[in-house]
Amino acid sequence: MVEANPLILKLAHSGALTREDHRPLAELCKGARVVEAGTVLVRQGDRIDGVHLVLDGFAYRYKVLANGRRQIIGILLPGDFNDLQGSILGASDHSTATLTNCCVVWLPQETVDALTLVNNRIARALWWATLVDQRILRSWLTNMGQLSADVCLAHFCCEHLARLQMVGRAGPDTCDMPLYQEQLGDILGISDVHANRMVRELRARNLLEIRSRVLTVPDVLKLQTFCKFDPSYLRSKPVEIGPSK
Amino acid sequence: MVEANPLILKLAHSGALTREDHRPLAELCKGARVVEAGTVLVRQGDRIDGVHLVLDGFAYRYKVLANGRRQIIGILLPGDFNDLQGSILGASDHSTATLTNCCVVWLPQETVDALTLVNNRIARALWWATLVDQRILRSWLTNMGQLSADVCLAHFCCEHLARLQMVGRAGPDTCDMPLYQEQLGDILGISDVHANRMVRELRARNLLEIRSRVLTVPDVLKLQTFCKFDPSYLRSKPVEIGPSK
DNA sequence: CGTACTTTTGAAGTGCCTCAACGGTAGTGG
DNA sequence: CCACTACCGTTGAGGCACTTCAAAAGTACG
Repeated sequence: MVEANPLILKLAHSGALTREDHRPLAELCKGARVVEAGTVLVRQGDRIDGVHLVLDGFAYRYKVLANGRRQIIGILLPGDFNDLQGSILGASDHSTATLTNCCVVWLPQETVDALTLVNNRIARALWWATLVDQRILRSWLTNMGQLSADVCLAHFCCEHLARLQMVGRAGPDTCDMPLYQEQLGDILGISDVHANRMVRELRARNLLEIRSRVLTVPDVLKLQTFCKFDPSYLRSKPVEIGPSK
Repeated sequence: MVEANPLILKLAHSGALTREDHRPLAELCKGARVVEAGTVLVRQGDRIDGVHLVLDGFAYRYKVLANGRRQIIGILLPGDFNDLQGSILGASDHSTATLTNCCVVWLPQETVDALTLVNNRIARALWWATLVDQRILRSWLTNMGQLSADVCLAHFCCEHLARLQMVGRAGPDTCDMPLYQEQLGDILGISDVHANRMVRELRARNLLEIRSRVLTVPDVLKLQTFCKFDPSYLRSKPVEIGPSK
């Protein structure tokens, strides 16, 4: 049977873990609770003294500006931490909420500190996860600044599919994507109306299909070519291909 | 005499350091070399096995896309690391180059690891610096996605001034800002022509002045109000005001 | 079979882009 | 001391991507 724990599946991609590290990581996931869709886990300005870890379902992070506009700054998939080490900064600069029903663990800072202190490989793997998050953010910024909305949307879909594949939660050309078009717009920095037009455009070009919260890609290579998607930024080594078996 | 080492000045804001940590940090800065303006320190795709630390001057990080377009993803000021712990990921996803003549230290990964291993406060301060970098990135993404170009430019100027003040390299209402308008455009995700119009607009409104690589703000509070700038995201505690004394 | 929500469509407006030229300024060499 | 050069900033005009407002059509659920 394959490993089902998304955290272990994800961190395995860091190349930093050995088999004996699996047990302490699995221990971390013990106190999971179920959270309903639409629950706000962390509110902008909240004091932070621990970290949320998503084990199942989808969540997202967003900032709300003074003018009421909202920017989504990240999607949390199974295996993702909300804001690792965020407690150092005292208060959160953004909110986090669930998109679907989620299975979430809350870890007090001391638990994380204790684990990383005694296990350097896990500490390294967590740094790796933080760096990948940073890369995703830099990629979002670059795409938003330099690409047209259709390419940007295609790129997001490629990334979303690839990330889910890394934790064994996606087929070769399909995955869950529980985002309304308004939320897609808040990711790409465009209006919901325009997001709709871009989704429809990519659908008409037979590049992808988003229907009832599921993304389907008829030809993954064709979509990747269209938006020049290069999955290497999600992985440790640039060339190493082949996610979960 | 005030502390002149920008690294120490910066990390002092983390609240994690004691006076005895100053010495090992000062030691880090020993092997500095002078680098000419326009030098590429790290190239997209380069293997990473250490980190650059800027002690004087300005540098920037950027990504170049397949279509030739460029997005600037960060400005390095004195006291800033290029990509802390980046060696975990093997290769860089972006390039780094100097804007001005710079004083730069290159630290092999082992040096950083050795220091953080024996000094938890410094390890914590470095995490803090990484988290602040993340916040800046999230702020850029949010602003680019949700604000008009003029407000976005004003916000960048506020941030730039505030960051320089934190390392004692700026007056109360003026600082160096060695960016051409084309580069300002690459930061904000707009064309150089439009960047010019925005600079001129803010100048006409008497909100700021950018001339011969120097930013001057006639009324800092007025500019901050205009773009709803809240410096708390650059600091550890939300309310704590008053940078270096 | 109504209610609430999401997606789709239309139409008019605007922010930003591209192309292209002109102006300012500082450095360089005759 | 004055061209000349190179580079950056400024300006204008036309076009397109994206926005806003508003309404209709589809979908899920009780």
